Amino acid sequence: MKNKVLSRREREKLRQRHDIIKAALDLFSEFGYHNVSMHKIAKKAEFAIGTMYKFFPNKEELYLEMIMEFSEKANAVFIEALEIPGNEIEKIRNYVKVKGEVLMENEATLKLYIDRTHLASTYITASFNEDIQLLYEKLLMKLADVFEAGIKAGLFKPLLTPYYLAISLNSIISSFLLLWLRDPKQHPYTKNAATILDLFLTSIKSSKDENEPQIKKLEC
Amino acid sequence: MKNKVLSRREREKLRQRHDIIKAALDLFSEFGYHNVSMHKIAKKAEFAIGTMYKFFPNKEELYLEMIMEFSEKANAVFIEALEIPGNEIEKIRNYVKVKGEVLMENEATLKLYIDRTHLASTYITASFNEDIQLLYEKLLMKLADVFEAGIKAGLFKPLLTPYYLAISLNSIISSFLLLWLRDPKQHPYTKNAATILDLFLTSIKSSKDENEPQIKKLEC
Amino acid sequence: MKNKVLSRREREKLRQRHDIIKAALDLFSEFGYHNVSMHKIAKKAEFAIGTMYKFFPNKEELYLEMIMEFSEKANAVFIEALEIPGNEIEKIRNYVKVKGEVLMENEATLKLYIDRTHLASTYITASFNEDIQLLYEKLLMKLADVFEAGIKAGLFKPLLTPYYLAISLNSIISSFLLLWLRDPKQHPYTKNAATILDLFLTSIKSSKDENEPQIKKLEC
Amino acid sequence: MKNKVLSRREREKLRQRHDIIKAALDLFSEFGYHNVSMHKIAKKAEFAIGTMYKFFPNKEELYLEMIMEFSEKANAVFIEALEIPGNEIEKIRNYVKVKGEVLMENEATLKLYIDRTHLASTYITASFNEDIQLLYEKLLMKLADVFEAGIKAGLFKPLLTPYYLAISLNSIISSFLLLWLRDPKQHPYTKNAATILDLFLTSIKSSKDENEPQIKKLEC
DNA sequence: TATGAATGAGGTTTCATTCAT
DNA sequence: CATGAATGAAACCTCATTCAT
Repeated sequence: MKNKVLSRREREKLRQRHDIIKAALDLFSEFGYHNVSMHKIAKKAEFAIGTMYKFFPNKEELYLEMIMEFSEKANAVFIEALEIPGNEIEKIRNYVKVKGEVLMENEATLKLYIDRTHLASTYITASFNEDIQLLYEKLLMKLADVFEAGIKAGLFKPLLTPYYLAISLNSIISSFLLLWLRDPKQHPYTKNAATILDLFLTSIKSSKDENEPQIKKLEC
Repeated sequence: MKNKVLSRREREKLRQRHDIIKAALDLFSEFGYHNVSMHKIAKKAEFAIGTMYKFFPNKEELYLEMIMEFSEKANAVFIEALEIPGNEIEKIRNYVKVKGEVLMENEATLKLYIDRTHLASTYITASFNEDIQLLYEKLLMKLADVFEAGIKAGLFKPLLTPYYLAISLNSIISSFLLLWLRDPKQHPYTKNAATILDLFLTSIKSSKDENEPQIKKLEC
Repeated sequence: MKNKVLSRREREKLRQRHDIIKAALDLFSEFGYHNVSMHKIAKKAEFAIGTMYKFFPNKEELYLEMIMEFSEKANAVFIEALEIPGNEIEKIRNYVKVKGEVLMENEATLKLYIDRTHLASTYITASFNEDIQLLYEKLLMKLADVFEAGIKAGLFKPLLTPYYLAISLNSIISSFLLLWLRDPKQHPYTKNAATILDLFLTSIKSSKDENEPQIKKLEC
Repeated sequence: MKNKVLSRREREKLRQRHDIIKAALDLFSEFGYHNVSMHKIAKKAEFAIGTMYKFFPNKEELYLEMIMEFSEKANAVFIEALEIPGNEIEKIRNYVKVKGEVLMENEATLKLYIDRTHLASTYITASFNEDIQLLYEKLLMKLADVFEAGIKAGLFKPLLTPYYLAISLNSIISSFLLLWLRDPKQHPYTKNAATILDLFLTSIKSSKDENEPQIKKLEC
């Protein structure tokens, strides 16, 4: 019974923790690390400032854990997207689709995600950057594995190391997500991603699939 | 003679201004805008704090002018790289080569360049972001022009709009420059860039060039 | 009970606010607005600098509220002094007496009061000067009302508009308060004020009171 | 001949010195001591900043000398006004008239004059305040002398010490000059001064002049 | 335990003054 | 001599963090 009480408390605590992280995410992604004070986060999360420090030892740690939390969650989803049954082409297609879905769902997350991916964020201690880098690396590895499997299966030509293929794909995805973020109407990610993916896959597809559906001509 | 005196003063002033910008570039790129105080820049540039404000009205303006200065310089060089005589394939090859040369030459510049390119920096007023964005857009347009010319000349297949081709190429270049920055030995840009460029060009090259030199197999 | 707790906090807060204003009053009146730093006020009030800004958003506002607080308080007392039962001569006598009592009680207040009265202080935004001017004007009006009533009652001769009588009386009071401030022994306000008031009243008293007690000859 | 050259130089220097003081007067009276930088004065006077310090050792001294210069000039004029031939009543009348003429001529001077008269200017070292006070005292003495002579001549009743009469007269003049400064149309100094002076003089005039022109009734 | 008042280091910026040219 | 570039002390204010209640 005591266990249950504790469990409820713990759940409550976790919920509060999450509320803080949510508030921090919104504010940090909109204004940047240094333009958001702990007081503002506290206000948005509807906690007293002292309470914030019960959950996180300092601002940097809050930022770190916020990044980590959503990175881990997103990573899990992206990796999952690569594990659907089917061949490697289908996996890659799904990955690109899911990545767009998840990140377009929440612009705040997207901004932070791209920031995190491309830039050694200069706000924060190097050691943290390693952690975050490691997490991203894990995803890259998984993606590289899929490319490698595709190559082994004869689906893709070994034009590039699998790792570089992963890097390239991700960088292109990020660019087009950024374009979408700046002007969603003029640069619809879903449609563009399909086209670019087709191009990307075509360019590395091995010739035995030559009878695959041709790349659609662009309309705009 | 008086002209000469004035000219010397002006040159001296320009040199000092450049010294400040250089110090700012190094520090900002290493620690980020908000982790660098004007005092630190002053110390690094070996000026008194008051002198800083003779050259730049405030910190934001210093940052802005620093970004602008190197962006304009880099942009000019990159655009020039696209204007060498030769066909579009040669132009693109030269662009990728020059971009690497210029940016690898100065890591600080590289970090800031990628930051600037990918991210609407939250430090700075929106109006400034527009200026900087415009500058980048100009480069993209120029690059897109080359792709378009290439398509018209029958060198490239119209798989993607020229603008999207430009975006894609740039995003891949940035990614591989970042890789190089993190571990220059394991990810030599010059070599990788050549490979990736080959892949990129091959994938969009029109079939009449099919007898072009085959893509070299990767060694690692 | 909860009400009581809140009330205590509020009272504490008000006391602190007053302590700050008291420190500011002493320092501003002695050294002038620009020769007193927020740090000095903080030190004198025995608060940390940050605490100052919890109570007042900035230095100007602290100055403004300080002026306003004591102006309102003093004004209320002065107006009250004009509302004692009795005829207009008695009211004026009381006003001069009370004004001296209140202002001599605190030299700091006196300095600032005279400054405020005579001088559009160049430190502070025009809009504030208007507020402070309005407050002073209110007192002048009240004083003028008393003169007017005295004229209607046949006590005073309508030699000057009531408003100008008010101005004149106040300016003389200020002058003699200043004299007292510079050398209290040589220029005792209480005694001088009585004499001057007699002179002032005599000169405007209507003739039907001619049998009033003669003005005492000066002794010094 | 050399004497002549020097003399011209000296005259030139004096003119420049005066130009600086003029610029300082305009700026200080409009914005206040601490809101005017040496650079601004230098710009207005069209001198280099270094040149300013050839004329005045520091900002405070410049302020001091500025006050002194115009105080001495004004004082001389006011004292002169008291030395016209005629009886004491005529002298006082002339004094009030001239004071208005001189000070209304230049609002900047007026502001500074009243500031200086009423307030121990808190900007500046005490020793300076003494100097300036002494100068003012000299004028007061002269004015008191006139009152004393008037009393001795049987023109005025010895209701107040001559010194206090001087103080009172000056304070009233200042008040009405201030009123004029705030709203010249509603409070025309020349007209008001005449009325008030009449009142003032009547109240202290000895009875043997009872057949003097009656005080004009106020119109407004 | 949660609170939020209090803290003070440290940031940006101004400006009186100096001194090499 | 006049100049004005350079100086740096010191001002105002913010905000991460602590701790008594």
